Amino acid sequence: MSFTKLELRPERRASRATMSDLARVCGLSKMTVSRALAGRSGVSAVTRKKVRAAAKKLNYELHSAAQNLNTNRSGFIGIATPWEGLIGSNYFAEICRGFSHAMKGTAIDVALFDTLSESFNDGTKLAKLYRQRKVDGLLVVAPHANDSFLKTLGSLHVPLVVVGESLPDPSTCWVSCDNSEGVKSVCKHLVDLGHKRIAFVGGPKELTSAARRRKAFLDFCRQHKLAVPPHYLQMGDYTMLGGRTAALTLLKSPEPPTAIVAANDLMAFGVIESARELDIKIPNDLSVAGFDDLPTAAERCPSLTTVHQPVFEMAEQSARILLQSLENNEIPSGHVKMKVTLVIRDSTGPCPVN
Amino acid sequence: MSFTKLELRPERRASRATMSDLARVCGLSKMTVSRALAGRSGVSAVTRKKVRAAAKKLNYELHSAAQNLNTNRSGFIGIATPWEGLIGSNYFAEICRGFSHAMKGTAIDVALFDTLSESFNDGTKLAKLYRQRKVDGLLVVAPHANDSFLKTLGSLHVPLVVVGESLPDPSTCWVSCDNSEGVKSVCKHLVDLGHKRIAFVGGPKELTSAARRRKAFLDFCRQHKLAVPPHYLQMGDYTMLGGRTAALTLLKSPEPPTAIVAANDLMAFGVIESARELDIKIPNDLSVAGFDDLPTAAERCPSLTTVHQPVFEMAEQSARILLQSLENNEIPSGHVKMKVTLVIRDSTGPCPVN
DNA sequence: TTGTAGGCGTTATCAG
DNA sequence: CTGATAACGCCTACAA
Repeated sequence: MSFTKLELRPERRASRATMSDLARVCGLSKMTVSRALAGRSGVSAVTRKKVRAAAKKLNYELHSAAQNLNTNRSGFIGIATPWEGLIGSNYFAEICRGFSHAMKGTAIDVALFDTLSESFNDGTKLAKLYRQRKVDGLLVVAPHANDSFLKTLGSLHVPLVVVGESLPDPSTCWVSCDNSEGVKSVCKHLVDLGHKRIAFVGGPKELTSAARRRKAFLDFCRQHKLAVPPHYLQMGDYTMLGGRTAALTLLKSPEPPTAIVAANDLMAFGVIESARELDIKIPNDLSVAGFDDLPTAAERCPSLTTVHQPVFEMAEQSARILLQSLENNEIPSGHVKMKVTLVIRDSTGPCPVN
Repeated sequence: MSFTKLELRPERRASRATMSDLARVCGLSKMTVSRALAGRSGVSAVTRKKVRAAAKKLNYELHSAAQNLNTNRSGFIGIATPWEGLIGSNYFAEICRGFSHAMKGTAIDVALFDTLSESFNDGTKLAKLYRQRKVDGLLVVAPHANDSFLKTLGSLHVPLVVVGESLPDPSTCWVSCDNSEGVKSVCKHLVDLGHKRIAFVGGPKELTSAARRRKAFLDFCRQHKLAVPPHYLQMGDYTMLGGRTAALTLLKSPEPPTAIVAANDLMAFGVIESARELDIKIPNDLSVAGFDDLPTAAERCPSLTTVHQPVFEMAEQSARILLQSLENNEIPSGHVKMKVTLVIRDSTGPCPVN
């Protein structure tokens, strides 16, 4: 129930051609014009051509609000995400690309919402957007674990897909990658290289994916009987600086690790920076691995061993699910977990013998 | 004249409460309900309270399409930008933040469009969005110099602000930073440090800002009688890899520069990487400067001397201009050029004497 | 302070 | 294949 706070002087009568104008000019009824322009069947080729020509001549454009009122659709799908931390990221970019790639040819556009904006606090904003018909459906990207709206997602009856990790509300539809498997495959790789002292730089608590990756690391170590002294479990914030700080602590500790796994690539870059500062050679003295496979991971020097996450495909998949729910007027449900792949590059190597 | 290609089964009757329902429940007319909810004057406190309570109880939400049809506004402002290269960037993130900061309290939401998508080719998409009333106004961010739609912007009669450099169409409203002054201040700084052999790594041709920065560099050199051998003018693509490649060429050339100015920070980072590979010390052997002042520019090691560009403020300013045009039903015009500031950090130092 | 009538521009329905 | 009529849900204008 939020209404316009800013009063904009309404420009009530648009000075544009309407369908009635077209109809008059063509000597047809509005209905025939509508059908012709929408490309429906049941209009003679001649009529259609006439209408199209007139539309071009009058510079006619459909008034979407009028159409929306009738069809009860807005033509927008919303992408909601915590702007802080995400909106400038490669992850977000890939989401947009994948999403709009799947939307190509649908006349559906993208609206953008910040889950961290105040209006999201009450957890009803998503439903409101939908009930107001500002959007026909929603993609929620990488929500924070403590976002209050998550718990109520299932009860909103909104066409909605979450990209990220599993959620408190089991009926919610979500698409994720296998974070757990990803971390374990890196660890396995390091163990195969002979490493026994492996440290982990985790991501921010509020991100569900970060929690999952951290848990996977601990599970792996327990399973493989690797000791994890408390300081081998650093907390980062998914930024380079965070990785650098964490690594500094690790590398200066009495028993430094021979390998560091960062919960994302950005932090892995930070780890590499701090190794440089301390004149520790990678991968000779220290192995470093990340998670995400950013475009720069391959370009850096040394190139980064990491886990590739198919973000583009995840977004595409989400879009398809959303589209299908719209077509069938149903609320999507179920999980999709996409495969990740370990990409071995130059930042990891055999455990140094010392 | 593009119409829905994908046919979505319309769900014509929304099963939601309408204003009439509210009116009936309250024993009032639709008008009174409308007034009460919109917060207009001329409604008794009791009535208003009653209406609000009923709205909450019925879970009522305004149908935006109906409202839009009346007011002839969509409630969306579009941000159009080349997704490739921009959407994952810090620049874009700052634009969004600044923009939505200025929009706070206005009930206006953001729609996102890709200027590189095929539909933009014909140069009429912007106008179409507006004429269809999908958006009330547009922010065009960092358009490509060769974008065909730029030439026609002035004639579109669309509330539109461009963030970027000057444009072919002089009547267009645009907001930029003083790219020229920025580059010159870096160069001045380097000259003051004794540098005479300064090279430049330029940005991609298609970006108007890149062209402006490059020109400023050349102007400065001419003015200060600095020699610019052809290879001192490298072409980059605003990525780290581009900077690295360009720097490799420069540093391995017979007469390498003592200072390198990159047209953006990302490329400056690449320059630093390649210096590292060649074991060239910064700033002792080589000074490096960038442009943008990315958050990481301060955190890196060495921290980067660069030009701070007030992107957030530019976006805020654009938003204000756009808002005002909407309020006054007019097309914005004029330029705003924001100040930039040189930020001196550790990557630049005195010219080595050799 | 509240109500009535009518229209915004499009599409569904049903008839011709 | 085409047309008349009636929505869609809200808001403006004017009247009470």
